Amino acid sequence: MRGIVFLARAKKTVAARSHEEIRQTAEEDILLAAESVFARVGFSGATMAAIAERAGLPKANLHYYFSTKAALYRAVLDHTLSLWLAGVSGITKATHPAQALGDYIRDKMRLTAQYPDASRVFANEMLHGAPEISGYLQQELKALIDEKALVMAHWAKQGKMDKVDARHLFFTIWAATQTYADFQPQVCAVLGKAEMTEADYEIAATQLVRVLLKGCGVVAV
Amino acid sequence: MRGIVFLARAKKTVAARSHEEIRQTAEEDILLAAESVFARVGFSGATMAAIAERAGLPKANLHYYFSTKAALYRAVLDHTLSLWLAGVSGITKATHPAQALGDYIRDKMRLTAQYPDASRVFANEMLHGAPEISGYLQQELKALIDEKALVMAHWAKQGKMDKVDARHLFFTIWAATQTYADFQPQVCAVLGKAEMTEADYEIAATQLVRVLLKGCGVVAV
DNA sequence: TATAATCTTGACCATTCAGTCAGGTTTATA
DNA sequence: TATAAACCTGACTGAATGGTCAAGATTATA
Repeated sequence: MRGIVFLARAKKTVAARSHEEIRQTAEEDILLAAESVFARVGFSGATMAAIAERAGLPKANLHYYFSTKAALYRAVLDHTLSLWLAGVSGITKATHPAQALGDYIRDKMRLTAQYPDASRVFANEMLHGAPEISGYLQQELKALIDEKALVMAHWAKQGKMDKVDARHLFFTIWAATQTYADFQPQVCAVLGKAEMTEADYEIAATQLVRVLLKGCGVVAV
Repeated sequence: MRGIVFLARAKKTVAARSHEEIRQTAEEDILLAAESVFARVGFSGATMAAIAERAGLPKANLHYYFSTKAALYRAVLDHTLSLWLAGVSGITKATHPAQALGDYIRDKMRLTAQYPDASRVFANEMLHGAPEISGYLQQELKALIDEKALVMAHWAKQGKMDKVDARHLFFTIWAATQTYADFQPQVCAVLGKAEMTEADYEIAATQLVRVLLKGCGVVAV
């Protein structure tokens, strides 16, 4: 078994991969495997052996690229954070809230559907008190939301939507979208399905946009 | 240190507690400590030693009352499930949706504020694929929500609210309320507070009720 | 081609942890 | 009061696991 893996690896090596290529693909493989494992069982539940097996590498090789389990976890978390920040750029005074908020909610739902494991890793980190990213939350995220709150206040003053607390609205949007990844077993059970389909995500997104926009008194475009 | 604990316990014993009382308080102490620890670090991250310390008992005593860590976890989970089912009883055809849904959302928010650790234990279980409670989700919970979906369809037919998919509405309500416990670090960071106060929960609940009822086209009572 | 740098990996170690157990203490029962 | 039942706990054990290391293989460099 291992022999076959070795042969496959050796063959690839015939293609003369440079050190840079080797490093890049190895790190990517490991990060992908780690994200999947951390998402499913959390930091403590994850074992380097399990991640190694999923990545198709010997355990010692993981430690070559990531000195400790904590370092590997931190690297995985960084990926989820970069996803997390994306998407708010469309929320500006110049845009109409129906467009901006609708797009934002749909985008969050798309991310959830596309990267459920990233969502779960993030959720795990939150549940455990967010020790690794409290700085990020208090700095970057808070600043970002404070800024978007001004935009919404502006929209409200223009009569384009009700006066709502933007921060709590964001909490609701984040929670309502990510729940489809984080609480997938519950969602699937209640829907009576083995797994969510594209169509299910579409239904969920459409209703969420409709309810939240109407609920915030956003006038149709 | 341990000696002092022992003396305190010995003094209590002078009050001649019956076996039943002993068992009851011991189990309660252990369950409370376990809930707190499981909530913070998840199943794998929790150690029997940590739970024992929090409960003020020697580790071996935990194993006297709960044979295994898994059994203890299961017992904690049962508590959170009982909390989870409560609250939907007010959602009936006879009630007006403004009252019924408003009360339900407020009640969910109250539970979140009052039992954040229960919420976190539940969230952890979901994230890990809900191996222990998939049966419960597919049976009891699904049946319950299917039933409430009929009530909402009835309300819609009567023109008391829009036609919305009740299941996704429940997902949103659950997510939007529990996020204040499960994602507390994020909430607190964005709000710029060390912790949520009563008033904060009140603001959150009020806005959520307002937005969701309006968003579902629920006419005011 | 020779040397250095990087990558790979099986074998190993120290630590942690769930669970056990024997022997003791307290409460119940006859 | 004597015996049984339930409760308590320090000390121990086997298994799992994060991390190390030395020796070998591959790629880069002079």
